[in-house]
Amino acid sequence: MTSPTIRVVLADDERMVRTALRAILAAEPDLEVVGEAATGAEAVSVVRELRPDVVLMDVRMPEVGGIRATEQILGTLDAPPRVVVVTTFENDAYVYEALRAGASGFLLKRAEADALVQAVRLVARSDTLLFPAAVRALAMEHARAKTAPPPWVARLTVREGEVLRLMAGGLTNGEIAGRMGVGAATVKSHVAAVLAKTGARDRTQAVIAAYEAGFLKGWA
Amino acid sequence: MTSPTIRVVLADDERMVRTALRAILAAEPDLEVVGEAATGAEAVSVVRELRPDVVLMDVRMPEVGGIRATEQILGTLDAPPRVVVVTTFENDAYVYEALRAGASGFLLKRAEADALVQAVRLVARSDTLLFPAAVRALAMEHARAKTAPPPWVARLTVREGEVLRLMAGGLTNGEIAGRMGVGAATVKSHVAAVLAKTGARDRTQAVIAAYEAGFLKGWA
DNA sequence: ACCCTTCTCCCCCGCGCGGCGGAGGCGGAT
DNA sequence: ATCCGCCTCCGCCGCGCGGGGGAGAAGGGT
Repeated sequence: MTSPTIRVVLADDERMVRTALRAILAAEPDLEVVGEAATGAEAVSVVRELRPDVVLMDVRMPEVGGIRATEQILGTLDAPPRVVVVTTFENDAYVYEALRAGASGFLLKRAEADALVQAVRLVARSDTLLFPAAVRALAMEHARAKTAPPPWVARLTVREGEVLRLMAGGLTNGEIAGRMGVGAATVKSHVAAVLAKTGARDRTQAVIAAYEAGFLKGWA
Repeated sequence: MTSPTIRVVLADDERMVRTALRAILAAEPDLEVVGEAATGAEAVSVVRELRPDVVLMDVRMPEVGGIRATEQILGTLDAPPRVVVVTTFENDAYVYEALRAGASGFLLKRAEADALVQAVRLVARSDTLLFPAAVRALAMEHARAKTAPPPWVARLTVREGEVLRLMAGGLTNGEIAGRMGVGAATVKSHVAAVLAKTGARDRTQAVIAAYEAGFLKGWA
């Protein structure tokens, strides 16, 4: 028997939502809703007692939110259940928080009943999951640093680039001169050029521009 | 009828893998493997012709890799299929690349047949998906900036924090004074305190420290 | 009561910084 | 041969910046 009954706990402060979820899951013979909770704190204790396979956790709940409840469940139990976080909006900042808390999945309330059931089965059985558009956006944000190169970056000369990087290292003009093996006056010229091209009025603003432009990526 | 047959295309350079996948999917009445491809280029043309609902795409393939094939499929077709990337190792750098390319899912070859089937159904039916440990790691990397909070951050007073943020905005002491509604001398005091606590010797280094500490997160 | 922290403001001083204009050499483009 | 961009260096000047030291008021902790 590879598939014993999957035991599910529902955590949502709205009774209607719980009822709806229960109705959907009850139609599946291999799924069983063993408990419910209306608050985050309640969810933690219910899960601790009933030891379900999967928890459907609402994010917005009184007292203790779904994220914190998830943290506690995954942090304190030995063989914690898989937690699927349920929310309304995909662009929610909760997506990120849910990931951090260790949730195995992320589900929209507008999801079809079909998808809900599939998702529960999937998280219960496997550590090989999938990701939503929001997570993709997260990766995009990761990649965004590489894209969106401000126009002034390309117009910097080699020397000016070196100077800007050293400026971003917190060095004074004199130190930069020593590091580059040139005169202090030369550095001042380069700095002036950098300020002009970046539109900065002092070295601090130039360094800020460098950071915002991701100009320091790959040198650290 | 909410579930017409889900049409699947397999792309993998190893015939054995394709056979195995086909066997698994053939056992399900609602899934139909309509085509196969042994290279990335072949995958693109096959998908273009057959218009499947889901593509199971291997990452490592001759000539054109699965990632690039995914990019082309999702970039050039009007109503592209969902692409599930299949690989052997979870810690693969491909996870990230797959996300970037726009894949809807990520699947391990060692996944149980059960999980594979569930995953295919899930991606075919919904835009509400789930994520694996590797993606969680991606988010962690994202969070890493927020974690590792340098000790000096907590020791900043409220006022000093405000000043540091304005410094990081490129403002001069005078401007900060105006913005905060206090005297210039007061700002100098706060700035001095910030420099002492951050270990910076000038405002530029302080701003650098603020960036490195992720101190500007959430204020943009 | 006392102390400690925080926020507020003041003085003076030295200096690095940035703006200004100028100049010489060197390489590539035409 | 000419021009232009880049790198190199020079002076002068004003000012914002940072160091040093001090001081008063408000609030909380003991």
